[in-house]
Amino acid sequence: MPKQPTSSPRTTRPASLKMLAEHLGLSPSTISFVLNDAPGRSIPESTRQRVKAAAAKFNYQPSMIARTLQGKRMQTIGVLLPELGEGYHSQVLSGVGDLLMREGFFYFTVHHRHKKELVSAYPELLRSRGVDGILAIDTHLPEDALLPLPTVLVAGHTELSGVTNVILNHEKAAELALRHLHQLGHRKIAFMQGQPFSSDSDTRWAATLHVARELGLTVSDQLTIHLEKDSHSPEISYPGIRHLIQSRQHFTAVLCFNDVSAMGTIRALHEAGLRVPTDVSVLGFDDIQSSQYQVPSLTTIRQPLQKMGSTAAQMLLKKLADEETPELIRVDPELIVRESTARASKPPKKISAAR
Amino acid sequence: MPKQPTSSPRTTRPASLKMLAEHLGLSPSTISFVLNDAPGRSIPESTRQRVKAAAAKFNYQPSMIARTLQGKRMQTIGVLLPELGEGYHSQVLSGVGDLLMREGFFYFTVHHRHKKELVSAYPELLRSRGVDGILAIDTHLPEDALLPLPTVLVAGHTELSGVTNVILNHEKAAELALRHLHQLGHRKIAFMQGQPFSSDSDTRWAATLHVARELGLTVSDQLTIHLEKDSHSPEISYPGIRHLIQSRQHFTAVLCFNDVSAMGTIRALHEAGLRVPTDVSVLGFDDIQSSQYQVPSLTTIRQPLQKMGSTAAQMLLKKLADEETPELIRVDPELIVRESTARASKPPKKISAAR
DNA sequence: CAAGTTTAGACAAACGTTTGTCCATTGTCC
DNA sequence: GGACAATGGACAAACGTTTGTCTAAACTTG
Repeated sequence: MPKQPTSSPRTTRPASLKMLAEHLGLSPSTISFVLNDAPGRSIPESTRQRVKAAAAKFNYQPSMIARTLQGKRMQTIGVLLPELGEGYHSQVLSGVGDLLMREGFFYFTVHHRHKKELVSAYPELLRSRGVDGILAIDTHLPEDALLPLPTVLVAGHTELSGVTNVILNHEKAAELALRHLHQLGHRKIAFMQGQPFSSDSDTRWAATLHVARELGLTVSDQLTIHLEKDSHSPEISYPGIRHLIQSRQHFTAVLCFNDVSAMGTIRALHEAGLRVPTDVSVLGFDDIQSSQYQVPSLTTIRQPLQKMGSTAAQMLLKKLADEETPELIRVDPELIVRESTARASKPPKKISAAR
Repeated sequence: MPKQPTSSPRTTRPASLKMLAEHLGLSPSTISFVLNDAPGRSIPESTRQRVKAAAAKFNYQPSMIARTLQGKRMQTIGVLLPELGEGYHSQVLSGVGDLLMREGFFYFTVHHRHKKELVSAYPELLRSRGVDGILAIDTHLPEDALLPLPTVLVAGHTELSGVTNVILNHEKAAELALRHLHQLGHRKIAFMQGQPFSSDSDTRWAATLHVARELGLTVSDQLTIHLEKDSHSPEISYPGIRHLIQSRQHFTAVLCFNDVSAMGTIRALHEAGLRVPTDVSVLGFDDIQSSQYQVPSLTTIRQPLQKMGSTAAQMLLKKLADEETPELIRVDPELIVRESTARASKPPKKISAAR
């Protein structure tokens, strides 16, 4: 076969119904009926074949644009999320994207860094681009948001009527985490409170306090680290832990806000000469991919992030198909025990005699 | 103010030019001229104000769909990449997305898992959705690809005329890596060859062989690990390294294909009782976010992934503006020295006496 | 004040579809 | 062989824009 001379972008217009019609001596409407297998029209098999052959020959792709203008669906979703890059959002997005593509949907990814103006402006902008529905991950939509389209939330902050929200069962997560540490004999536990803009922070903190009370564990202010930085790198927890160590507070375990902050925690402990888990146990949250390959590997509360993403996407597609969807879907976490937690060291204050 | 009763998706149609026109007693074209500040039409300030006020009042958003059909640009890019989730692609995507959104562009993310049919089908599908240009990350486009739109590649495999390719200077990367290990006295180095479908694998391997020869280092088959699994978790390198250890081959350093595989490597060494870097040095590649928080933190060759992404996006926007763009942009790597590499242990074979 | 010019805007075509309505031709039935 | 139905397909409107052409009124100028 002859070699393509070049691959520069094509200059000729792509095939349209009208072109095919002209070429075949038919009308555009007939072509449309054949290609869409529209019911209620009688078209002989011979013509159908001719049309299909021509469509294939000219590599015809119907313009979704024109089709959408006509009132049809674009088969496209807009995904709102705070940030690109690694971590929580990427995992959820990955579940969303997998499902959507599998179902023949395309999607826009739109990040807003928690900026209010952007969060409220994007839904309309997406609609103007023909999006059929909106899926928002960890995004703070205002209570009175007037959403232009069917919407589903993952870890949504607010309850909006008619909007499905997929969230983790935080109560159970807190219970798994604290019961594990409690059973290992930990009583002096350092806690970490998520950033205020992160949707899970409040619910999780409330659940933690609740479960701690039930188990008779004290949550002391001195042992609580407040994450603030809007970052997805382990550096978010690093300064907090360093500060804690320098303040000479005694603790035998750290309950981290997520796996990434657990890495920063382990790093900070390591640099201070404290060993994990011998001296201090560290419990992560999320179970991101690299957790099991850390040294020590991370004990963590697994949050089925991809699953949450794909569930949310499924719900959105259901909504588009006008099927009934629940307003709340709660998914269960799971305790994954690895190396970073161990029995609390018996003597409260002996550290550097082990070697 | 009265509370919004509900936030269920709206049922009324969004405002259109025609609606505004009717409301104001003007024609749609006049509204269009005012809103687009089209030159060459005389429209009195009073009318302009009326129109703008009405547009604001009805929260008018022009339909990109209709506009695109008319022949205008959609301000939308299609991004092709092998996989969602963490790692290389996410980092590049993050750079791409940041720049595009900043410039007022939206983008589709489309993943293909290196499947040929998908790679060749997606460009047309994206075009049919009104995309203005295509940005492909680590994607194997066939040499004779007939691209429907302006295209830019990051780590593209093939040279396509008229297509800009943003790639790492692999020669320099190999030199930084091997010279570092060589200077630390390493002579028995284990190598890792990337998966065949990964675009960087071949070029990097060639560069590695070349530089190794220049430095007088031998690249032995027995000490070469071939990555195969299509995964972005540290598990890709884990079995290879285990196998290497079991084979009792002697080596003092491992040059990993990326940071993720370096984590798997360290984990495997750790489980075999080998200490990093005391017994074996490990060198990563990429410098992903978590590298500096590993224990030990990773010495690595930094690849400016986000920058590569944003550069590629910039080039694509230039192409869309009909500006001149180079066919090749080479970006320089950087050696980041941390804890995972150290001077080669002098005695070739003494390991377990340290404790 | 007639002729010409500017102003303010309407009108219509086009983009590529979908879909409701309509019209020939052919075939069927009594 | 005439009435009627089925077949095969054309025609046109509509979706929401943009943009080239046209026109009525108002203003200028000599």
